[in-house]
Amino acid sequence: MSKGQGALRYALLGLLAGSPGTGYALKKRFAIELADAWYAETSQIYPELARMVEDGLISEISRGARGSKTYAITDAGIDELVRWLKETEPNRASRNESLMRLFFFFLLDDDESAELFRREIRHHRETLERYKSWKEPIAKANVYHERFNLIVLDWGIRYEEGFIEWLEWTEAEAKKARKSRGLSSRKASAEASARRAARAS
Amino acid sequence: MSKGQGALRYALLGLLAGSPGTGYALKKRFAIELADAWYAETSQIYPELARMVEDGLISEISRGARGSKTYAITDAGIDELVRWLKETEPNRASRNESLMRLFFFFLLDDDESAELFRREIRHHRETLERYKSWKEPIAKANVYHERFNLIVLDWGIRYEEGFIEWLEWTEAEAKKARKSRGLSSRKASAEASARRAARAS
DNA sequence: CTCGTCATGTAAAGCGTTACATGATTTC
DNA sequence: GAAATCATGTAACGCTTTACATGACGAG
Repeated sequence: MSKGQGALRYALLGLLAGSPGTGYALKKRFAIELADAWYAETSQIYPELARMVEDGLISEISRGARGSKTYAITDAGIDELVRWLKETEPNRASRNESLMRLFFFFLLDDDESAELFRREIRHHRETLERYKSWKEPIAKANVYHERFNLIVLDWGIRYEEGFIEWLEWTEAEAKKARKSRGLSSRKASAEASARRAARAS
Repeated sequence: MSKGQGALRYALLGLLAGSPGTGYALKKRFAIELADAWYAETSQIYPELARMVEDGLISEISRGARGSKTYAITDAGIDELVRWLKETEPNRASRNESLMRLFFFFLLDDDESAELFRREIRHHRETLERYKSWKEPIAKANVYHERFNLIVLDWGIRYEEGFIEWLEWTEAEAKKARKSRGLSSRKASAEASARRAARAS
């Protein structure tokens, strides 16, 4: 089994397996249909679509206003997408910058961290509301592949609800940890840790 | 407020704020202390550490066996990390390939998708067990900044538990969706969707 | 007729992965 | 003594972002 490389190609293929569209529309569909599980700039999308036509995975089915090109997936494209799903291992390397930042909150005092928590919670509440507002329109449409979108949207909602709950719990825990410790200066804390390391080696 | 660029630098700075270490050790600490919220190859880490020494954010505090270099964060480094936390907006662009793949399961039949669900659930159960096994050792150590690692580790555990639960629910939902629909061939499904799009335009 | 949105692309710079190269030290 | 792990780095390639460039169409 090969590694999951070139995921952008398969993201586009998957969106086109749902329904045909232009490059411009595909970019927007990442945020809605894939709920940000993938994302790309137009400068990546257009060249990739051209390469996929060359490879016979998609075809240009019509031209519209403003020189727009609508692409549809081909049989070969569906086969290739299914092969990728079944035969390749997903690339699980994950990077989540805003989560990483939380690991470093031990350097902040209560006031500083409170403000960052507020920002974080606000952002996730907004995302949660957005996801919830998509639920009904998709359910109404009752299109086969959108039933699956609805299932995955459910994960987005569970995730955001769980994360908000955890953020609220965490802020209180962080406060407790800071209180039960004498040191107030971040530098004193870092220096103590450096001394510990020096003793250990 | 600038965008959250060059996050690798701050990830390294944050780890070194916890305790000093070599480039080689830092790479391993991503998986454990940051629970994969960030990650980098050594080919990225070594040059970045050299740049950070030049910029005065860290310093080489000792040399050990095999030419190893142990780095520690400087006061300027702590200031820069705290500034980054407080003054910059996190980059929230997220890519999660294995979640993206789930969006495309409407193309698979029950047997095909069952196997992929098994693989996915197995992976997340393993991750969950790994996280759980870290809880006690960290709690025992009772080092200030590790109290925060413990708090964020709690998110990892909640996340994996929630995701596994959702995966189990999802497999059943996907089966229901497939059953309530006549079509069996994926190509028939994609073609029907292409016809819908053609009518709409 | 103006503003927002639709629409397609190229170029350059920065970030991240894979492959390669080398060798010391520890553990069994 | 062999194998695993520790340890540092460079080079080439591929992926992603930012900046730039251009223009048509629709709504008000």
